[in-house]
Amino acid sequence: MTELAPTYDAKKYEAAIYQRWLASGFFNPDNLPLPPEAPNYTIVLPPPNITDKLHLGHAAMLAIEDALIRYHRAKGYRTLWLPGTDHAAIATQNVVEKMLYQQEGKTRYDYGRTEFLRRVWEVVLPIQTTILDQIKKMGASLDWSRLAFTMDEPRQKAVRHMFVEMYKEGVIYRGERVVNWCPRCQSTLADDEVDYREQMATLYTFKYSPDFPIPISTTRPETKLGDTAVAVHPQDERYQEYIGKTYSLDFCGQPLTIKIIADRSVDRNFGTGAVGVTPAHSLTDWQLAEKYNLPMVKVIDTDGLLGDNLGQFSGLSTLAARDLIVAELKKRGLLIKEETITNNLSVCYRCGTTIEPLPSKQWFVSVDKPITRLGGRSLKTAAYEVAKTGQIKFIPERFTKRYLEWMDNLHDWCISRQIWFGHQIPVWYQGDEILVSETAPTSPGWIQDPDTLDTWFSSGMWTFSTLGWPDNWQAGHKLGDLARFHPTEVLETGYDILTLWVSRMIMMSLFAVGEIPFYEVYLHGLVLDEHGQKMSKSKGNGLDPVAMIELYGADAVRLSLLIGVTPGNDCRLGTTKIESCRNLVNKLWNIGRYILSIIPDKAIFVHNNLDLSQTTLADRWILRQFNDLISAVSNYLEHYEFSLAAEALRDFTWHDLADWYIEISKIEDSKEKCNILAYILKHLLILWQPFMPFVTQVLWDELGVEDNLLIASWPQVLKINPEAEQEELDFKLVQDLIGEIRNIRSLNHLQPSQKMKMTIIAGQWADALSKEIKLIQNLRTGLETVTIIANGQVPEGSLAGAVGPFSFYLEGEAMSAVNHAQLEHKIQELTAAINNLSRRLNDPEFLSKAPEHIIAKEQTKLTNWQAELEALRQQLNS
RNA sequence: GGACACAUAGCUCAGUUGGUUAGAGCGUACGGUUCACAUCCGUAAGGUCACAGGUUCAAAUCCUGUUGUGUCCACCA
Repeated sequence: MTELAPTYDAKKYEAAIYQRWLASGFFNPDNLPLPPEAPNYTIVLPPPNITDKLHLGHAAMLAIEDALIRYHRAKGYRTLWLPGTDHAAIATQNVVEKMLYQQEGKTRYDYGRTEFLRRVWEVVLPIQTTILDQIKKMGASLDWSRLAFTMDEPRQKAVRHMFVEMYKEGVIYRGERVVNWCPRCQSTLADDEVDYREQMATLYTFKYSPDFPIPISTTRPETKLGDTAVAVHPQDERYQEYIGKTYSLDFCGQPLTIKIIADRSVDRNFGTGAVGVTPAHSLTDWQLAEKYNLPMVKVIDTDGLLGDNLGQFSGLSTLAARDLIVAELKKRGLLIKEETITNNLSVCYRCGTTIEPLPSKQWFVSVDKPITRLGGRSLKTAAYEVAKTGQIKFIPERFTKRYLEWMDNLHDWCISRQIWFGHQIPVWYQGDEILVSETAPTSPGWIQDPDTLDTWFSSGMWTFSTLGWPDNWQAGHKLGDLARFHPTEVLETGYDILTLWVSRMIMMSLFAVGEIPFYEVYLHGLVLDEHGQKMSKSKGNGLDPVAMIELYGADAVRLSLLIGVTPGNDCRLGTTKIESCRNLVNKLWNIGRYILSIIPDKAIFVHNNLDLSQTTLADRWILRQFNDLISAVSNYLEHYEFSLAAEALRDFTWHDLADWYIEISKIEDSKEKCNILAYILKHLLILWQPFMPFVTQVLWDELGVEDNLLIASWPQVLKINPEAEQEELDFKLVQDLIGEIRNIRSLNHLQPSQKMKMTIIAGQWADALSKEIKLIQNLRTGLETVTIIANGQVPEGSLAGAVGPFSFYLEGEAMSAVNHAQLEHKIQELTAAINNLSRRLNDPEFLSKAPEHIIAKEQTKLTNWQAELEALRQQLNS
């Protein structure tokens, strides 16, 4: 009847299925057949950088988001998942510069701005195409009609508009400040783009000159050429007499003017307790200088070299100048002490070059300026409040604290970068005149600011720039897509960019549209290799998601990134895990194949009428299990517990359904069973779809149902048998009984041909159990006859056993002795457990304080255990 | 220096608000199996839940401290 192969071949189906999904149009919320009042559900895809093809971290992101999207689509939401990519300004420029230098030995200055940018696009556009293709291979149900790019025309417009708006509000300003400067990238870096490397350094203690009273300590003597003050603690008795005095002195041949100031920030116990203040080359010193109105002397230039007018030091590198100064100090007898300490060296997070703090004219976003449209609050306070008050929730919750702490310490954000690839700042100069405008001035003579914007400036606008802002924002009102889909439901991203990206999105959304960009932030961890190492190209331990998809199928790759993973925690992934997920996919495949092969009439999939008048214990059991599954999976998905959802699905599918119910159906063959199997298969496919969309779609196509699986409704809990919520006999007991018989057969190495006769003493359950004789006899138990009696004695010397409240004994040929050691072990364990439990049940405090249902439960448990122990003892004696 | 997380079976990890004899996958051992699936089925072994206290009738779970591992933030002149 069906042509399905014994093993699922993902490659054979995936590409064609994706094309059909695209053709259906259901990735686009506008095409979903929904009533107008249907609620919206939006996720914007965190745009991957176009520097490189996707890695497994991206694959994890896609698996999680697509699971959310497909679940909500099935739930009847007007679901939008909006795709895009990020130009990743500095990262991209570095990658391309490096590549060009390796291939052609030229720097960007050799090409010039226009030609260099042309080269960047030449490199990057094919990568972008690859990325989009990879996303499709994962099966992501993104609305491609709304595809965006952080540097496409609409986003360029949005960025310029934002800049101008912020400038008009006075939030963006230009100012001179000490910034983190990378001499290699020739650009500023934001505070959080600076990495720290621990290193051993020499701390030099010396005096500037013989006539200067206070020795100071530093690891960077060369910057001392720019000192304009020495700071001490106000209460430091050693230096009281000098505070406020100014000295003119000669420092290694260079003139310095040093004022002695007092500030509480100085640590009395470090070094000599006195700090040489270098306003131009240290951020903290610069802040001191602002506070005490100190002059600033610049001694290091943008290439990291010592500047002019510094005599013998001019033009030297910082390291060479340091050596020379130390030599000079030694010569003059001013060097007091050299000691080795560990300290942190600031380096560029992109290229690892040592950062030079330099004063420079840059553009900033003020985080402290009160903003009228935010009710007088600053970006910082507004963005702080929305998290503090719970308007935005972080999952896991602990990240709220990290966010709040970061916000609390936030300084003005330097947004100008001295690189070429990116959004050029929309500011033009003509002499002293300055023009901030969305469009270039038409009159001649204006020169545009050569700098570009920090990449997070454009990605910070991602939730609303992708929904048509600023066109969809008129007179303080949202229109079109912006009105329909903003705020988005959830931002799903890696915890590593919580501060870099998430915080900026919140600030920019509050500024632009006066509302939060999303209600929830779900943060996933990193994907590590099998040994817990970060995957990286240089280590060669990275797994390529597309290669994995080709080997095991997209469904398996997706599952492996969801199972065993908890929010905010890193996870390890190796091929064995993907393989086991592939096996699960194949299991579902075969379940589908089998059920399809035994269904006499596929009409059941369409009309869906279940006749439940003639159900057996097993039927009701599996339907209840399935009901529980529906509730559990829904509940887990609502709470972002993907792993638990997938595990619940796996346990039901593999164990309850395949290992038990399908096997039962082979014995208790009936029309009801076919119908129940059909019902479960159909709805199970819907439940699995968020996790493994491809294989479920292939099987769905075999059902002969007209509706598309993409929009098939999430299953409802089925009413099974209202008058009997509680079964007389728990089916679990039947399963345990069968398991025990199998165990005995296995221990005795019995061949299937060796039949046994079994008698079960079932007490009050004798009648109910009698109905299940056929199952007990035939479910791979190898029993010739099964007799069930209510009361009786286990005959002396027979092979006996017990399960829960049942005792049983077996007779048969070729029965060898049972495993005594194992039995004794079991008896010992059970005895200990019984002793513990009876002690508790005799404890008056437990009886008076524990809730009644717990006590009752414990009591039944004790009775059952005691019966089981008795049976085990008889078995041992036989 | 500040903060956060983690420590549970050989390995990778679950364990929801305290309440069955602490679970799963992989691995291991034993047994089975051609009629949906060897990408299969059954059974078993294996854990002082890092350590020490405390709260409670009851702690892997809550509190305090200790040790170890990892991450983030700040940054030392």
